[in-house]
Amino acid sequence: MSDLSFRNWQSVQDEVLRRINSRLWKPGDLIPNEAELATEFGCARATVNRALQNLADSGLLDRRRKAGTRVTLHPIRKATLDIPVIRREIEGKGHTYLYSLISSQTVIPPQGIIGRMQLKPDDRLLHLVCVHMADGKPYVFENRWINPRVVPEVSGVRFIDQSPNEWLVENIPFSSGDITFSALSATKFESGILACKESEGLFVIDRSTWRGGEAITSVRLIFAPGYQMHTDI
Amino acid sequence: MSDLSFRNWQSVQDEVLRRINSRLWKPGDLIPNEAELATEFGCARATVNRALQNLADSGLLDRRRKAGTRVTLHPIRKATLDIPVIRREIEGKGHTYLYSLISSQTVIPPQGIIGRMQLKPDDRLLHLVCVHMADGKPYVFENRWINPRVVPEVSGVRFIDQSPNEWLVENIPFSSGDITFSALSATKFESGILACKESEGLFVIDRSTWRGGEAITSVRLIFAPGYQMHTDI
DNA sequence: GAGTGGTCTAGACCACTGT
DNA sequence: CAGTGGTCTAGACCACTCC
Repeated sequence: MSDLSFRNWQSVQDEVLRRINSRLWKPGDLIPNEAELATEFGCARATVNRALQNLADSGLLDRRRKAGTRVTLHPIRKATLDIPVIRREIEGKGHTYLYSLISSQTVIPPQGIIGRMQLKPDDRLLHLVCVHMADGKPYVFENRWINPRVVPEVSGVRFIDQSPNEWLVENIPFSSGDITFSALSATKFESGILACKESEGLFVIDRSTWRGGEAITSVRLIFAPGYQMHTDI
Repeated sequence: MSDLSFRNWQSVQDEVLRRINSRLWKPGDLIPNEAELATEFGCARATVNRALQNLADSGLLDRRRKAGTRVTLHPIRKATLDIPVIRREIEGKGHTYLYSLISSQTVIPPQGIIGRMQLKPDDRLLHLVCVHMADGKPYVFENRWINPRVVPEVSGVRFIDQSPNEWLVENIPFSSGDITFSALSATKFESGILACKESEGLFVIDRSTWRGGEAITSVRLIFAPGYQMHTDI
């Protein structure tokens, strides 16, 4: 059946993919174990392992010790999004980047932020409001909260020349975070800042980042009309 | 310096992460090569390789043969999104799923679709318009184009009981695809279908999938107000 | 208890690329 | 050309989990 042509993990992966896509191995089917495949393909078990593990990571195979490897019944496709610094995103598109700080103050945050960042009731946060512009036109509105108790370094920064987005990425490592994507209708306030019509549909990213058990920062990014986030799968 | 405690690739990765986050190794720095780290950690080079490769995949390290491994200067965080079948997404939230086909016809598609799917000028596509509902309320509007030349199986399907979304995922494997996320303002048409106010901001996903060099299908999903897409990083 | 995947090892060769 | 990461191998042991 097979010749000696499966000498590396990529070709093994391609062959397994071929068998899945051709429905030789159907969704739900148990496939041969690693040792058998290694024999069939004429390579080491570790090579087969690498290929199958990669396919399991992308959601096409389900693997469990003792139970073996099965073709995923209802595959959940995974897309990977790049989350660049806003300045680099804009410059990467060939536009001129400009940043403008609108306001900066230390205040007791609203309930929504307290909940999302799991703050103590009397925590005061640095609240920054600013706009990133591409070729002079508003690109995204950044509404950010930073916890100075967790990030004391922030007290020495003015955020005049550098946006909080960029400063945080370059200076404050984080251990985990969560992102929510949604859409909203521009209020009068947002339409003013982003130079768009009131009630226009806008793309929104809410993101919080954590270090250990404490929230570092939480931000809402509201993008100007026409913004698109793209990826390949 | 180090004891014998780095016996597996995860602990090696943790230690490397610690050195990056503590700024012992700063962005741009060249770190020791695999052989040196293996000696220091008291493990095999393959174990170090696995750890560093994983970190490079998540964008924290830059690795090049001969040039060595550096801490990424401007890390691009990557988020992984799960893209489930709509029915499962709704049922997974504990809602009752309902699907309704609005129209189905084979027509010459508009220019935008011809371009996006790189069709021949006289290709006719199956055009399906339908709505997915959660607990009886509109959840997402599916506007789909399928190329019957690439997917002849589609001719036997009525899409009365099963949505094109679900049928395609379960029956038509694809080799690649692209996704675009954006926001738009509801037109009168969309506000009618999704039972929302006209001009309300709506979350939109455009997705095309390909097999070999040919486009299988292209779809625009317009979600009802309030929809959120969430992930952890 | 036994079968499966998960991982580690020591060694080897190769592929790429900076100098 | 030489140094680095990328990968393969054969063998081993372990961890999990189904029966």
